[in-house]
Amino acid sequence: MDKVRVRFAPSPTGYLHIGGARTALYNYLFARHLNGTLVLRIEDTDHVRSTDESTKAIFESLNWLGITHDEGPYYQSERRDLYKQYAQKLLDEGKAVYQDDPAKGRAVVFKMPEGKSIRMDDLIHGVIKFESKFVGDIVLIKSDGFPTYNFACVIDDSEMGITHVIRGDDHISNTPKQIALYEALGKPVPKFAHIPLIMGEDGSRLSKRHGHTSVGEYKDLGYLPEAVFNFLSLLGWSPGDDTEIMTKDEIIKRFTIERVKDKSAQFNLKKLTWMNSHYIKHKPAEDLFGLAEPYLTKAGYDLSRFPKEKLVRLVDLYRERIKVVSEIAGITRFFFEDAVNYQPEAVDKFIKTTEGKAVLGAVQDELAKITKLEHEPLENLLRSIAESKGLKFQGVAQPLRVALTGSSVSPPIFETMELIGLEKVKGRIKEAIALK
RNA sequence: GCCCCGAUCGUCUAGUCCGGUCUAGGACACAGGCUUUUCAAGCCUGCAACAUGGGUUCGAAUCCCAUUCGGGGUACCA
Repeated sequence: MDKVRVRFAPSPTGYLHIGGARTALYNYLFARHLNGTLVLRIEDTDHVRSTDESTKAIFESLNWLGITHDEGPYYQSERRDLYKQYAQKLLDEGKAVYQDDPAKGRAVVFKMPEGKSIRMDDLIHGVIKFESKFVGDIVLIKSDGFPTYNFACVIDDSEMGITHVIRGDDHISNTPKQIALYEALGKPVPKFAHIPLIMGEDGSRLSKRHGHTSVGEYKDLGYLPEAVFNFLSLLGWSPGDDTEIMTKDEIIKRFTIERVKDKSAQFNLKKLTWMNSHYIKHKPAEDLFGLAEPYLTKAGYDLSRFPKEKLVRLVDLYRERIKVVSEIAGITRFFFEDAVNYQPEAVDKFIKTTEGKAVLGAVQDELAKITKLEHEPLENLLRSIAESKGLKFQGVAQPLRVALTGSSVSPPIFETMELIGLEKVKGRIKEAIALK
């Protein structure tokens, strides 16, 4: 079998949409699995809606996801002569005619042959038949001189030697038009695979009102590219067994177009988020810190005050507690800011009680005797305080936690103390005891 | 309206092509429990589906038809 050639052909009229990303992904997976070629083509024939900014954003998102192409990008706006040549050919052969519109001007229109049955054997849907009488004539060149989507698409796919057209379901009804064009041009017809659309969580078409719909938004929120890649690959495809967490290579290895579902899938943010938390848990500490750093900086924290080692340790402690990386900023506030942000409910419950103050007083006294925070001695110390007061360990841990972080929720208390440092720990306990 | 696609737990799906092994499996979510130094994480358990009606067949989630319900298209947008 000759090498397969596929293409991803977005129109630059907005950011890379989740649906578009999945189309790109499936083309990518198909090409890589079969050692073929992925061509990137920008379909900017709508010169009113296309923008360079969108093109750039699409490249960035593709790059972030790790979807790399082998050829291109080609721009349809730079290939107008080519489309005109082919339009002329059809005109000369009497298969197309000029059509004048008093308002818009002169266009070139392909006359759909009558009484024909057009058949396509879709790789995902099987055989689909269309009657030419329902298809209608096709505008080839608009009066602004630009080709229409259907025409440019056929010329390019043909010229670029595309063997498999993998695209969204919404193009099924374009396909008979394109097949008619291939035939009129005497060009071989590629194979088609129409993948179902991604729907919003309420079952309707994915749109802005469903929340985040662009790949860039997920990046900004702190989703990892490998999570989005993995999640998207499973939206409409499965390897056939129960495997869900897979590396890029594993997905490439197992991906076949035949296993793509012919049913539209609903986007499921909670599952993506779960998958993201999985990848966060397994990220090497240094890498995770690298991902967290921008959010920390953006929150206004002065990272230069701390040794990098300590920062890496901090982020590492929180990896099991965050589902998206952006959450790291809010949750580590106690570490970066000198003033503790005491949560009133936590203070009422654990510090303002007589028991709470007594515990903190005892901890304060004991801490005054030591010069270094080490897990084991520290644990013995706190446990003995609990014992002497007839409390469970958490009777000590919770007041202390609130005193140090302002919240009743934090990573394990010993690690938290080590992170904050002995001097600050003492200061905060003193401050907490003084709380009225 | 017309043309086209689709239909398994709330959601993503396995199973459908090659009917019996499916009293329908997994995952997310949800509920309960265990663990525990809080919250998470982790582990265990539970809840929960073959859209409906007709066929074909000894036997249908699997094949056929209809209905219903979703979705797409119907542009000199892509």
